[in-house]
Amino acid sequence: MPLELLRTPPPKERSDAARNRAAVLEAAARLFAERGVDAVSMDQVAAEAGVGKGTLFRRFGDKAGLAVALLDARERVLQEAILHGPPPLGPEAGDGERLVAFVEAYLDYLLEHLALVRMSETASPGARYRIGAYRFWHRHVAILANGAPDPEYAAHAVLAALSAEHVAALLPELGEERIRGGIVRLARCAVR
Amino acid sequence: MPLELLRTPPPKERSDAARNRAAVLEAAARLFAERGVDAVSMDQVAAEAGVGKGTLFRRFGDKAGLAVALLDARERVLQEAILHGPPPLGPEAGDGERLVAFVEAYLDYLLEHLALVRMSETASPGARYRIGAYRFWHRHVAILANGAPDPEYAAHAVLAALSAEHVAALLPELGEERIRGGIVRLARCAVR
DNA sequence: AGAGAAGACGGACTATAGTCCGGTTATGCC
DNA sequence: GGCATAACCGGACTATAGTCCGTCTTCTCT
Repeated sequence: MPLELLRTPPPKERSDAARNRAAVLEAAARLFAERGVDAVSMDQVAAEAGVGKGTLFRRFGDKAGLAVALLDARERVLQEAILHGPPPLGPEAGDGERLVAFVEAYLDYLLEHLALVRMSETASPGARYRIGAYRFWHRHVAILANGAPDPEYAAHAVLAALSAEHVAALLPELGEERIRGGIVRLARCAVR
Repeated sequence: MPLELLRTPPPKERSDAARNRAAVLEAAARLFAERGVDAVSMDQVAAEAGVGKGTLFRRFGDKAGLAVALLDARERVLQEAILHGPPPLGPEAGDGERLVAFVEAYLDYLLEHLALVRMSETASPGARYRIGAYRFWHRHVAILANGAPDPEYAAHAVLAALSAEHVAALLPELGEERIRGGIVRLARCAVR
């Protein structure tokens, strides 16, 4: 292996880049909280953060990427609880119990950040299925669904009922509790 | 009842409006078929149809509305088969059999017009749940799901697995047959 | 500290969805 | 047939996402 590859393990972020990223995230969080996710343009975020539009887009790709970055910390908490936390979310619980716990925990997360998750999922076509977090949730559910004839399909189906678009549309019609009951029932039956 | 209301039963479409509508639908169908739905702008449709942009948007509302209008005829065929056709789609079949038939028929329709349906469902947030066709499918499935604890939720869940976005994302990963098998299984279990 | 290179910066630019309103045309009534 | 009215027409206009490239900052190595 050439020496050059060993000398630069992480390409290390420049300090101006780090400063700007923090400024953008802070400005975006503030504006989204104040005016609502949909009422804030990328121009406004850039202006509020005191950076140019090019910087904003180079760093986050698009509006969905900005949402993903804002959700990142909260998502990691849930992922950590799944990987190493106590039952019923963590690995010591039984599959069925663990699946129900995941579905409920994810629904809590989703309802808490509905507008932001929705933006991260719908900003570009197919965005939801490409982001890393979806792959994580999908793998987790598919493993728990080992009793189903096609665990991978079953996992996609459960996650379809947990899409932000779907939940946002059902919320005014059915209310939180019917949604919660329905998705838990769905998960239980999709999995065997 | 006042006489005026009897004299003008339908507010009748003006002949120039009818001509323009036909021109737009024909132009849109041609352009979408030639270049793909996503690669055609509304400006191009208007130019190809020989009408102004204002006319296009006043008539169809937005890009999703144009897609809905193009799908309208095909959708009616399926709705007709459900309301008055022979079993297993029509009303003489048993609920379970009828539900499976619907799911399969809808999947056929969806796969045949995937890009167009996707545009009609995703052009604006929540569009899918507002269009009349969704309400029709939902009511139909909810009635067939009378064995479920919450038939309305179950119907939404089945339709979530039939959204264009979902199916389009799963198609390259799982292929048509696994999707078909999965959704049929899901429908069977969501309903009892 | 200084120089050179890698990479970030930012605002002008493009493309597109959707709105608006003054002008035009069809329609129904006399 | 002529007129008043309602409806339609179309293109200029706005707002926004996302791209591009010349300039400038930061980092590293000596």
